[in-house]
Amino acid sequence: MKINLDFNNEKSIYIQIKENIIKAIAVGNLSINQSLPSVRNMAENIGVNLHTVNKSYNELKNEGYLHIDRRKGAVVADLPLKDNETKINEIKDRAHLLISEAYLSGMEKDEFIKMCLEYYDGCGVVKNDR
Amino acid sequence: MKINLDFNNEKSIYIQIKENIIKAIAVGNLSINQSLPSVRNMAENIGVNLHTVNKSYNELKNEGYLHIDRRKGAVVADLPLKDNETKINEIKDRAHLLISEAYLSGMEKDEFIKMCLEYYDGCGVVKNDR
Amino acid sequence: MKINLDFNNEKSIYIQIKENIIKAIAVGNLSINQSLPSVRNMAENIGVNLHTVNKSYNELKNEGYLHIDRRKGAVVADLPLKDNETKINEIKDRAHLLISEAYLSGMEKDEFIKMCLEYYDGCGVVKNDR
Amino acid sequence: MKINLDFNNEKSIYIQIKENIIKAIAVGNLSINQSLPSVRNMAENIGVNLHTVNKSYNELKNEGYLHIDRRKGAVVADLPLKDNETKINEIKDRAHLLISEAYLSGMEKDEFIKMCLEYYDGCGVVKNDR
DNA sequence: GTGGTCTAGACCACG
DNA sequence: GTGGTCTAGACCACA
Repeated sequence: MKINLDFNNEKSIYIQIKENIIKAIAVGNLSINQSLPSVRNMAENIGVNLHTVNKSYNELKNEGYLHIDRRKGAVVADLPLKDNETKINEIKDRAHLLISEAYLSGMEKDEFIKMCLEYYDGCGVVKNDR
Repeated sequence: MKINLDFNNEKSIYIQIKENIIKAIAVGNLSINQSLPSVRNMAENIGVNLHTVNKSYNELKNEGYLHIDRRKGAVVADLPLKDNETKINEIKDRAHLLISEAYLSGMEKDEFIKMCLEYYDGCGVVKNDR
Repeated sequence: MKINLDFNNEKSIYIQIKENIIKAIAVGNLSINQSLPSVRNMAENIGVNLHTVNKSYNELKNEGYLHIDRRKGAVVADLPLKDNETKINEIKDRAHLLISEAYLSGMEKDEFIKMCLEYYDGCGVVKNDR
Repeated sequence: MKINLDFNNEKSIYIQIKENIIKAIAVGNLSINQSLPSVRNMAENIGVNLHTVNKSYNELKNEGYLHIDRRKGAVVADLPLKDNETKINEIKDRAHLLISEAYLSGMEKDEFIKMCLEYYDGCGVVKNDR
């Protein structure tokens, strides 16, 4: 479980942790029901406060990506997420904005779509055999 | 120039204004060299503090979407933006995260691509004939 | 004696066990003086630590739902409980909160009362003929 | 905005604050769009840490009872809550348990229903004319 | 040893 | 002045 943090980034640390974990789940580096490191453990490894990691885990739990199993700590939840109409709407909004910016930055449609296909094809491919 | 604001949204107001303007430029509701409303005017119309609008315009200027014309105030800059390697990288990062979330939310690849194509095709089509 | 557990629930496991037992007594699935499974037995059956079940039984004993019979182990106590003014007050408090939430969730009074009547009518009806 | 806290209660403080606020909204002591005291203000008044109040507000926000309006701070949300199927199910579960306990405590059905009716009739009656 | 709670103090972004 | 973030250290409930 490798977390890339940039302390100079304007993004808050707990958000960066969340995003790392979401990507790791999507790509398959973290598989369903796999335990994540304990908050203390991860906090020590990446050099941040325990509460910061805790906040990340908590939000991921609220958003349905993780469960807190009282025996195993934080584990990856069953996916795909359910009851996600609002989530889909949020994704559409973000896509709209993202594409507006890409267009205005001179990124061609084909180039954008190609990028998306690559990211999509990268999802779920890692065989995790720990 | 219609701005949709949600004061209950966790997004800050100046960000919402920025995003509205970026989308409007992309779709063609605001065209190159067109003047935006004055800070004071826009602030009054949408019911926010003058400094808030000012902050939006400023950041848009710094990001190359607007520039300040002494006679016409804030105007839409020439586009597409140049020298934007960092911008493209930022877009890729955001696309990566967005697609991870879409995948984990059960959105199919085809559906996602279809949505992207629609947004892309919506860019630049409005004939602004003020 | 069927126990429904959800290890992902934020409710602690021993609380879930307690609540299962209380409901079973109320509905009549467990009748007065009936023995419960031994701590060891129940722990094995439901896949939790022995101390966890022990804690549940202990609290149920302290609250008057169970008592310990040297020959039969934990047995369901005589009911209804007496000397329970504080218990009644606790129930009123919880009802107050519950109804506040139901009201704010748009649940109509009639609907709520109907639900209560059904649960009440379900109490004590099971003929336990083990 | 009066908050009753019991520091000796096993209930955590932030939960007690939440419950006080929910009851106040239901009864009408807090009306829709009314601002709540700032976290610092309330924290000082009731003698707890700022973060404790913050946690209460945050959870109430996540559960839909409050919005954070960036101009007015925390305000009471439009009610009743929407998308609340899971909420209703949770309420039913809690009602089931509560009624089991009431039954086993010797509370008669009529008495319980009468109590519920009183609480329900108390909802929404306070005219807040600040 | 796990996450959850509470306190405390500091800084920041926002409006 | 508002809430949001981060750090830090302590205690507790749970399993």
